[in-house]
Amino acid sequence: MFSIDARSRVPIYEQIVQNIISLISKGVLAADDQLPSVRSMARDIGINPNTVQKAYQELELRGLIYQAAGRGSFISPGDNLTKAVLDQHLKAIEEPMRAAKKAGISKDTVIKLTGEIYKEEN
Amino acid sequence: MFSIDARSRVPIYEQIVQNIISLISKGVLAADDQLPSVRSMARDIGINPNTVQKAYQELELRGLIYQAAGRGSFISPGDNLTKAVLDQHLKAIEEPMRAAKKAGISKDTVIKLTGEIYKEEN
DNA sequence: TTAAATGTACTATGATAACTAGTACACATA
DNA sequence: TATGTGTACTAGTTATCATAGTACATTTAA
Repeated sequence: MFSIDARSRVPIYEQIVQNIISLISKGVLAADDQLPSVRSMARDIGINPNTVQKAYQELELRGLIYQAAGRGSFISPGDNLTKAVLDQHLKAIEEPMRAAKKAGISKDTVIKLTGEIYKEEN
Repeated sequence: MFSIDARSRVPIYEQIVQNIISLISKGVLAADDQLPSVRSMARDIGINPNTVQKAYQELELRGLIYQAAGRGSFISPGDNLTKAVLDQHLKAIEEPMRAAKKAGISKDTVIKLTGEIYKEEN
């Protein structure tokens, strides 16, 4: 389903959260789609079920999925998704941008970079 | 000299490294400038000298400073550093920004975020 | 020459977060 | 009824970071 870097400073459960959000924003996962069970995903990735559960709990807390005992976990309908996805992306940009600012890189340089990226063909 | 966030996920010693790099790339610290001693910086920040030493060792490993027992720690000469640092930061921003673009986030939104970050006090 | 400040190098300990391990129970569905 | 699911614990392990303390060689200035 996706890849995990066990040696990253980012905790595994958070990587799972990121990956699920990514799949949602790419349209791979849509409303009411069923996620892998806690146990099966843990088996797939080769980690403990509790870690997956922690990721799912985090996603439920953010309103991105809902869970039902005995049935499974599913993508939430509604537009909390889009907002969360937006936040997710902006947050991902924030950190390196703050670091760049701190390193003395000018605002203009960053904006120029933004322009170049948004000029690219897809 | 600079500020440390003890509650950050980023280790203190690495924050020190980042801050020193930042001061170098801003031109505050130039070649052969002397850094605060391990002990004095530890006293200033309110942390253990060993933590500062670890940061200095890391900086020496990267060739950014040199140390001399009995004399102190100094910024290395040579500007192979600054350009590499700049590239590294821009590269770190590129990836999440492309992801954001792909997710449909507008250029204006990104530029607005940039403006907000560059408006913040340090 | 001596004292103070510096870097360097250890060992030991504590603290915290992340993860693992195991168990148990309620619910839903085929 | 059996299986798979979420949920909820407790306990233990591991890794990383930070602290604490000590010791020693070198440099510099008093």
